[in-house]
Amino acid sequence: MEFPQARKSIERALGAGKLVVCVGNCTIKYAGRAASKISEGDRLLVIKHDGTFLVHQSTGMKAINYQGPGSVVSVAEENGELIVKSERTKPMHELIEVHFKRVDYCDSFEMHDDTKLQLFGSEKELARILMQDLHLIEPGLTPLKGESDVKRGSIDILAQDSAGSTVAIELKRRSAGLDAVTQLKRYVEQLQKRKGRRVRGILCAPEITANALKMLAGEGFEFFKLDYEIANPSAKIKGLQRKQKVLGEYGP
Amino acid sequence: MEFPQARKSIERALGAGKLVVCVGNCTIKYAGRAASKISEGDRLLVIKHDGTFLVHQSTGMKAINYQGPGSVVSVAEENGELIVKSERTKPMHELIEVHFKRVDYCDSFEMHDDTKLQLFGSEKELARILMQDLHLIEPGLTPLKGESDVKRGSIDILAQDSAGSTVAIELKRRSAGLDAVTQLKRYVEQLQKRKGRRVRGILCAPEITANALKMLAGEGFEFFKLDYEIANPSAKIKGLQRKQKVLGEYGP
DNA sequence: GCGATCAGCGGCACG
DNA sequence: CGTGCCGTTGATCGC
Repeated sequence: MEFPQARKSIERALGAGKLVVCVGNCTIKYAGRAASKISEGDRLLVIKHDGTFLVHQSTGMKAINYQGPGSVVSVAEENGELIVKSERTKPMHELIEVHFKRVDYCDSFEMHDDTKLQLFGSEKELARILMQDLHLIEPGLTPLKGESDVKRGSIDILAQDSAGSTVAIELKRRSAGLDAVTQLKRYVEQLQKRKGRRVRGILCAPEITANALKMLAGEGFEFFKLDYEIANPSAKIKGLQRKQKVLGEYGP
Repeated sequence: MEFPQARKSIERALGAGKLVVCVGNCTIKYAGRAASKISEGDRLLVIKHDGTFLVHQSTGMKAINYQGPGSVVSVAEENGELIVKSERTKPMHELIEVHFKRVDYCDSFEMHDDTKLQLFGSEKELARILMQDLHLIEPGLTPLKGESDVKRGSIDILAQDSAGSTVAIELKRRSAGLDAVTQLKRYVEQLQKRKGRRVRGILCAPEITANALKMLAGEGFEFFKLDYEIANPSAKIKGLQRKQKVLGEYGP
């Protein structure tokens, strides 16, 4: 495909708010929060009317170069190359330059779409359900507040047990690692400082790594294995089972 | 574009290892680690020969539905729809179904590209440079080890000060938040348990949030503002300045 | 707007 | 393979 034609196609499309799709051989330079370059190869360029700018290689899931909504796109012909630039200033000045040596395909499309994805099984959804089902953890455990902000972050679920003790619950929709335990620890420490007495920490997740479980036990926290299913169009908690922990069973 | 033609185009492309680009009106269902659905709208579908499967709306940076390399793609015509499926089993069974009511464009491309992106300014690169420049933090601070694994994670840089004390350094390439301080705290606690004596914790980042700085000070750690630039084709540390901290200056 | 956290996170490196 | 953690993380929601 000839450069002038491709150039006009892109310019017209940008003005008309259309989606641009372009395939060809190019080199790319990027400078901004980081910097990158890549030598010649065939790639796919997608430009959306909101300024989204994506360059994909022939393999791999993520774009090798990208710019979020809000970037300003321009096209030029120079030294026998078709140069497409994307510039933004939002987090800082960032520039991508795609230098096409050859364009195999370039066209644009009107895209009508006023819908939004409905997602089920998010952590927030699980938390909302779990709030109603705290008795699955233990009888007498009652919810106080969901998504409760403390000075050092926000606790997923705040509850109270039958003895009147405060309980901080950290929920994960997938396997919990060290970071989850560390997070819980931060909240519990903060709450204890505020309340002046012992606060229980409970981690709910479908799995937990061995290392995280050791740390959890060392901190005196509890783990509950969360069994859930995503029954469209919502999620459902199938079970909540205490993972037995014996003090001193796990190494330091 | 007619469905049979689009279907053949996709099937042939998949067999030939080409990149498929398809634009049209569709609904999408997804079920796997989570679940989602979306009603009719115009979208862009990209299928790579490695099984990567991406569906984009006309705005926004991220694909609304996706599958990483390794998914198995199939096409069918059914009830007046062109149905493209992507199935995988890797983390678990996951299925995307794209139901096209209309196809505006569908073609495939041979993509030759044996190059890899060269990225500059990563944290790892900064760490390597900083290791040589620990004197910028304080005279007599000497590197012991980079990326040092302890039982509860891995420390970016392990060092020793002129008094012989162990120093754990956590490095961030962008503004540090509570999570960075929490991470550092975990490492320091682990080291202290192992060494049996006080270990210093230092956080190096271009910025730190006010809240994180409070927590840092409360833990007795130190913050150094990291000033760097990415001078292609490498990064360079321009300065490293102690952020003054006075005990008790920050609230709990 | 910043700030904290989630994400179907993905990707990488190391044990 | 799991585990930990970075990412030009992006996206969201609360303050």
